[in-house]
Amino acid sequence: MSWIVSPQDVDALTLQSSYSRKEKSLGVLVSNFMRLYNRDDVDLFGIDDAAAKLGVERRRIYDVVNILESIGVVSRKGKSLYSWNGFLHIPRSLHQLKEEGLREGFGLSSLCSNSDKVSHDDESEDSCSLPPDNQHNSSSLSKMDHKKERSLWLLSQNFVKMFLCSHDDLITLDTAAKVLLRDSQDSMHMRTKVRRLYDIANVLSSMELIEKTNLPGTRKPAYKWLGSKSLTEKGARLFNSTNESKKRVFGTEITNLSTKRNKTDCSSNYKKIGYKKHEEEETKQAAKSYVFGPFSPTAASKKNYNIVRTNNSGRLQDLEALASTHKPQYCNQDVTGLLGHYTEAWNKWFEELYRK
DNA sequence: TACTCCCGCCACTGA
DNA sequence: TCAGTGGCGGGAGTA
Repeated sequence: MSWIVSPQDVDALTLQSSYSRKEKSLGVLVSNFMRLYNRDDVDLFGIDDAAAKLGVERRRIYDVVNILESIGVVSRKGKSLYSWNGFLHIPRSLHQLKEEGLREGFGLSSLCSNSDKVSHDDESEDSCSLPPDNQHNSSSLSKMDHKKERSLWLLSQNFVKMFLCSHDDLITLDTAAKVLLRDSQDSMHMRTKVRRLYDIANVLSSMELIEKTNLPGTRKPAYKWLGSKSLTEKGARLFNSTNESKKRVFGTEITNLSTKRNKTDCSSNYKKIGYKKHEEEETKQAAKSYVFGPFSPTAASKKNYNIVRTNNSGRLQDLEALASTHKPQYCNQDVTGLLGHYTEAWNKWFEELYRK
């Protein structure tokens, strides 16, 4: 699916006032969130600011920042205040999560992936790997501990740990929920956990850390880990190709299904050349190359701009002319405001680059 | 019909 | 007391 507004869509969007669930998905929200804050000049941001600029309720921003915080992209600084760390922190966070996951026993078994093929309520719970949610005696936990245990932040971290530490290529949400609910196979708890995992999976998919696919030979949806290497690969594709049409933009279906799972590469590389040095190289490369959708953040776009300009010098004028011609009017004032914000940022970006 | 996941209620926390 | 936070599940949209 693609919710990037093209000129052809403008008229349709103007006329179309009906509700569309997809336009409000957490994945789209995260994508917009990235475009808004993944910039050099952004250090801190507020919940209210994000909610207003993105035209969503605060509640949804909490969902997003909780998941982003779990992989180190943002960190909480105070009431309604977060710092933007950016993608430089993702490799480090993933490394830490993997180490934690191995310590906590995420890699002990195959995450019950076979249970998707044969799933029964009376299935032996011992066949699953250690569920971090329920490592402690529940009676010894305070209410606060219980709440933290069930937080989206922790759930997201544990979900990522499963990918980083298990030997399974594919993980279904059912499997993940079962592992995280080892001591409770109650169907209602399962449903709730799966709902949350859908939220997390949407965010991680939007960031292309994971990819939605199917279990082999079935239509059962499952998720495949792409990891930080996908950031680098994406950058390599971008710099090695001057053909813009080959770039995948957010929202389009992934066609490159041969992408190798890289979690083992990640750890082995750390061992080979030393984590610190590798981390710096990887983070630099990832930061230089990562691009989100059509509204590229300035940090990642400076090099891209040169490529585009060299090969398509006339294209910039075309785009600017197109932008000034098409000014969509939306029924929703929030959308209009958000679009105005993007337009302003886009214009400033071009002005600055032209000056340079 | 099963899957997906938005939406907002409401409990909890801390100032 | 109240604003901030976020777990939770109903139920609507989608495939």
